[in-house]
Amino acid sequence: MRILTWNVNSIRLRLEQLRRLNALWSPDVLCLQETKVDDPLFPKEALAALGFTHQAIWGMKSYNGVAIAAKLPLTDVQTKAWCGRQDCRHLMAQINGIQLHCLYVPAGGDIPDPALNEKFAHKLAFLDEIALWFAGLDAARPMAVLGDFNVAPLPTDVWSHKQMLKVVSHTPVEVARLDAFQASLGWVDAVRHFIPPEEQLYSWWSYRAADWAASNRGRRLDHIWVTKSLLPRLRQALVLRDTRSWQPPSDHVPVMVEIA
DNA sequence: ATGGTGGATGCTCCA
Repeated sequence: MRILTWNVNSIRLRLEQLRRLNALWSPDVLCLQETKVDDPLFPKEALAALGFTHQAIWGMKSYNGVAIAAKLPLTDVQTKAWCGRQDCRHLMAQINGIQLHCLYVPAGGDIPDPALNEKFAHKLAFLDEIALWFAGLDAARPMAVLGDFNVAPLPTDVWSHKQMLKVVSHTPVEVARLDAFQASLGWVDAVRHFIPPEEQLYSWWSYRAADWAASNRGRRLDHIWVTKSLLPRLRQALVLRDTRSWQPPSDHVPVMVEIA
């Protein structure tokens, strides 16, 4: 089973790319973030035409929005609201015996100080809340949490560790929060399981570069973590970098794992 | 130190 996560930055603008992605890689499950559409306007038929007939969606107008679309039945669909906000960032569903968590962590604004920046405070509180909640789940259960975590934890997850230390997404305080979240249930980073942590690896490149590939100032913000019980069944992990050039591009690229 | 782009919306916010 191939499970793919992608921050699409508007699903309605990315339908042709999802078609192309499906033709090339045949994912069985799509976990999408930043769909940016209210549920009644979600393109259900377009995804169903690609074979993703089972859909769980939680969207809102203009901002955020998560969706799980699958070629296999989804059960036990639930949404989770964190920090007292119904802001469409966490959607869960059971598929093929695996519980999937599609997650969109707040970006956190520009100033990496919770006292000066309410968005950064929200991001830290969000990571604290989900870590506490996941710590209460059964770690023996086959689960995956995947999505745009908006944190690049490793020095090799950013183009310049030194220059990024004071930039939101790579500050030590965020990385510590993400590490605590990962420790909450002993999550295994399925992508770094295959691609060594010594290797530079990105899943996002800013729109604000004349040539994203030439400057290559990327960050690895999108992640797939699995519980230890799934580790023996992991077959491969891929970051579909080329899609960053597909027109019109999202600023994120899809990340995919295969589970036997 | 600065501004650079893109998406949805509607005279601005968010990434």
